[in-house]
Amino acid sequence: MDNKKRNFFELPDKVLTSLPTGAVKDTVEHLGKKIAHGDYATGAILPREDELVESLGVSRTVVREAIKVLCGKGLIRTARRYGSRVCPFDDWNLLDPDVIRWHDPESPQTARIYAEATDLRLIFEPEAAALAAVNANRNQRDTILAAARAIHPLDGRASMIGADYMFHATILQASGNQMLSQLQNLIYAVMLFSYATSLKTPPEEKVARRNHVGVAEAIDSGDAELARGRMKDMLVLNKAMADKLVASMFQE
Amino acid sequence: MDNKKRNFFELPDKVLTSLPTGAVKDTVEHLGKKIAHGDYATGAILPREDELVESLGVSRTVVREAIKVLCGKGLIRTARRYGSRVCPFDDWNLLDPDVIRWHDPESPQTARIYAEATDLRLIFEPEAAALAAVNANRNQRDTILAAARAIHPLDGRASMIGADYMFHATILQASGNQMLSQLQNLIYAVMLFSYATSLKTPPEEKVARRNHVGVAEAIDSGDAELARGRMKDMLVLNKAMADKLVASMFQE
DNA sequence: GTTTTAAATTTGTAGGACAATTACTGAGAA
DNA sequence: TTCTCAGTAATTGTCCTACAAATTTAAAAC
Repeated sequence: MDNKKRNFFELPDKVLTSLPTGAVKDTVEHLGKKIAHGDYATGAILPREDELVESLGVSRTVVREAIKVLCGKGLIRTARRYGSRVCPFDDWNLLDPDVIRWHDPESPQTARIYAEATDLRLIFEPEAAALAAVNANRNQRDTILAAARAIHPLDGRASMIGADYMFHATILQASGNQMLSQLQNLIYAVMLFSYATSLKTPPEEKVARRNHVGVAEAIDSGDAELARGRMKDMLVLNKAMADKLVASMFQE
Repeated sequence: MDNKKRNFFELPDKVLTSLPTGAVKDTVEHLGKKIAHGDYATGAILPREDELVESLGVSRTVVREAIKVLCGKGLIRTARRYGSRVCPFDDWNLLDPDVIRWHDPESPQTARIYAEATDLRLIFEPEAAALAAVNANRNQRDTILAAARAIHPLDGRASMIGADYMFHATILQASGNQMLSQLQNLIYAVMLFSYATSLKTPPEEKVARRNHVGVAEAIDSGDAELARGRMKDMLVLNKAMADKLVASMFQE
C-alpha cells in the first residue's frame, strides 16, 4: 500500500502523444526533440526525406507521416522543391503537450520559456485555486491535501516533485474548467525543468511544504479568497526563486 | 488606403495549420471538423481507411497522414485490427489552434467551451493588459488604440469583430509573454462564436467601444493598474452577456 | 543585361504488397 | 451451458515503386 501510494505521487514519466507506439511515433519524438532543442535554426532546412530515410532507417512513408504531425504542431512547414524548414518560434504551438515536453530541460535556452511559464502560472493558478475551493469534489479535496502533505524532502527529489505536480494538476482539474485544466502540461514542463536543475538549488522544502498545505486547507475549507491569496503568495515566492535561478544560468 | 486599413481589421478568415494546401490538409480539416462537431461520439470508431479512401476520393497515403495529424492533436487514437476511435474529450488538445477553430460555432455544445473560454479570458486578459501597459512598443500601442477606435457598428459586424480581435490579440502580443500570446487562438474562437450568434443579440456597441478605448488609453499611458482594472471591468460585463446568451441557447 | 525557356530537384499523391497485432469465431472440454 | 484455447480474419503499420506537381536553378535566346 505504501508502495502504491508512492507510485501515485511520482512524476508521470511520459505525457505521450496519442500516436501508437511504433516507428512513426519514434520518428516524431526524435525530430521533434531535435527541433525543440534548437539543432536546426529557425528557417533552416531539415534533411531531405530520403536522407532521413537513410539516417533513421525507416521508410519514406514513416518519415512523411512524422513530418506531417510536426507540421500540425507548427514546428515546420514544407514546400515542394524546397524541403521542410523550421518555422519561426512564434508559430510553434507552445501549449501543445508534446512541444512543451520536447524542450530540453538542460538547455539555458529553455530558461526563457521556463520564466514565461512561471509568469503565466502566477496569473492563472491563484484563480484556479479559488475555483477549486468552490467546485472540487470530496475526492479531489482529499487528493490535494494528501499531495500537499506528501511534499517533504525525505522521499527524495523525484517523488517530492511528483507530489508537487499532482497537487497543482489536481487543483486545475478541480477548477471545473477544461481549458484551464489543460494548462497542467505547462506545469509539467516547469516541473521537468525544475527537476533537472533542482540539484543546484538550495532546498527550501520545509517552507514549500507549509505553503502547499496552507493552500490545500484553504481549498478544503471552501474559502475561495483565502485559497487564491495563499496560492498567489506561494507562487510569488516561487517566481523569485525561479528568477534567481534563471539569472544564475545566464550568468555562467 | 482606406481599403487597406479596413482589411487590416478584418477577422482573419483562417488561422491555418502549417500544412501545405493540398489533399492532406483538406482531409485533416474535413475529419477534424466532423470529430469536433460531434459527428462521431467519444469512443466511436471512424470509418476504416479504405472506406475513407473511397468516400473522400483520396489515396490511402493521404488518409493515413491526415489521421496521424489528428492523433497528434489528441482527437483520435488508432490500433491495429481495431480502427481509429475518438478520444475522450479530456484528451483533446483544446488549446490547439486548429482544434479550437474546428468547433462548430452554431452548435449549442460549443456554448460550454465558449463559456469556459470566457472565464479563462477573465483570468488572464487583465494581467496581459497590465503587462502590455509596461512592455508594449510604440507600434503596438498605436495598433491597440486604432483597433479600439475602429470598433463601431457602422462598418457592420464583420469588421467590428475584426477590430475587436486585433485589439485583444495585440494586447496579448504586447505582453511580451509568448505563451500568453498564443492564447489569442482562444479569443479567436470566442470571436467566431460571437460572430455566429451576434445576429441574435441586441447591439451594445457604444458601450463596448467606450470600454475598449478606455483600456487602450490606459495601456498607452503606461498605467498598468488602470489597464488591468478597466480590462477586468470590461470582461466582467462581457461575461455577463455571454452567460445570458448561453443560458438562452440552452433554454430553447 | 533581361527575359524566356528548359531542366533538375524535392515534396505530394497514388497504389500494391506484406507484416504485425488483436478482435472475433468456433470447436472442444469441463 | 459455460469456459478455454487455438485458429482465422480483419485492420492498421511499414515498405516499396512510380509518377505528378511545383519551384528553384541553370541555360539559352534576345
